[in-house]
Amino acid sequence: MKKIMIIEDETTLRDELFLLLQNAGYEPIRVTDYNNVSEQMKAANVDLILLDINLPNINGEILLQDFRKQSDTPVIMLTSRTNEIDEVLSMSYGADDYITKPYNPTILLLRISAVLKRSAKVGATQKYHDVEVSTVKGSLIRNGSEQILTKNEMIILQLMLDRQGEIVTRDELMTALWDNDEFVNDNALSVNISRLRGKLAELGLSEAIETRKKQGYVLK
Amino acid sequence: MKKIMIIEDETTLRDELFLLLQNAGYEPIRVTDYNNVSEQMKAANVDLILLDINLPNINGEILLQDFRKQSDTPVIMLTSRTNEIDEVLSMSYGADDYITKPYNPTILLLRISAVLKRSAKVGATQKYHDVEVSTVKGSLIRNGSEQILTKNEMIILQLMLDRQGEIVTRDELMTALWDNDEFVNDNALSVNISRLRGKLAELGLSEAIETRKKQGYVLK
DNA sequence: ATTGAATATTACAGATATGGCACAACAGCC
DNA sequence: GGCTGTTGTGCCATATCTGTAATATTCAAT
Repeated sequence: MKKIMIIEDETTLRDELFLLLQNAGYEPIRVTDYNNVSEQMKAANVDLILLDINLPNINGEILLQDFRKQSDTPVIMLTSRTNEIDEVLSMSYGADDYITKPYNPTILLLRISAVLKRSAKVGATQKYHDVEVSTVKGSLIRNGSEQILTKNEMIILQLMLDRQGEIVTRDELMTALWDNDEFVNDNALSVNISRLRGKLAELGLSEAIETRKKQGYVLK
Repeated sequence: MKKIMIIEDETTLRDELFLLLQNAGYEPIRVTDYNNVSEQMKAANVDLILLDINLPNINGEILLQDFRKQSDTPVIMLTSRTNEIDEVLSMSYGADDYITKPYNPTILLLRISAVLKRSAKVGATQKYHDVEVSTVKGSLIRNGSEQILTKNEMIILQLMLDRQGEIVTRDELMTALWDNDEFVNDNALSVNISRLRGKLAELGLSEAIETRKKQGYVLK
């Protein structure tokens, strides 16, 4: 189920949106504390963010611009009809779409699904909890810090992500990494795992890969 | 002056659009014969097409889908508010944007200019942060200093700009640069990259192209 | 608790992918 | 024809990746 974060200070609207999204089968999350919006955006593990451009004491565009440095999570800006020029500006600050108030519920839902589809198509960057895994960029991002992965590390991570929580055997990893005819020391895998773990640890995910002796590894 | 083709059967609307675009400094072209719309779209040398989704006896989406196989000319779909579901569909058929009737003239113009800007890539000068890239002149400008790029350097830069931050493989670059039958030393690419890097460095962008061994290059 | 196999870790080294330079071929232009 | 600029080649330098080997650590079964 797709999680959508709502950042909107008008309570009536916010609750309206919440219900609308909930009925449409999404999992909406309301933000109520506007003092650390930026932190909440970065920390949240959501699939899409609805961001009001006019928040108390906060400039939505700056917020967005800042956020974009750390995440590719799609953002739809909510703008008031009065200053339509915002729309174009928002787009150049990295918004994926914008919607003017008052919202037409149908349109809103259509756009949300369009943006989600588009960002899924890019598919290259997946989000798992608060970690962004980008195959296209070949990197891992978590609260601002980035780790570049090598080819082997990416292969391992990719396989384990596809089967999150499940046991992946060493054999499976080895066949994913090397052709049958390549003669590789059995320990090579351990080394590669170790290197990946090192980079995960740099992001504060030191316990992410768990080893199950005689069975394989589990990614959490 | 940008040419915009209007494909809309409601005469009132069509003429309204014509005037609006003309006043905004575009060169609008009205299509009046709806029997061979497809041919006209393909034949016309325009910068953008406004395409009504509901034409007599023609399915605008199929039309678009077909057109996309032959051209990258941006298309903005015009949809009637009643069947809004069309909007999402159009996007997946390759539309660059969509606008619901009745149009808000300001919005319409903003979207047109946004789409044109996006597609301006081919031929005009694009801006990326503080760097100006002129495809026509084949040059790069940053705070006053200018670097002339050769054809190959431009091809490389263009491809990498389209996929900023993403890994572009050597293979992709090679196919962009040379025909399959041309036999080029594998090192030729390295040399061209190196030359481009040299010119970027002259503009103070020495670290712009990052190499990811065994994977490709990333432009930052 | 002990033990031994499985896995981790580290430093090292080799492979190899890529970089850079000089030169030559070639094309366009006056 | 000579000049200029572009581009590919060959050769060697270099840096990154990645496997190896030696060593340490873990863990489950005894």
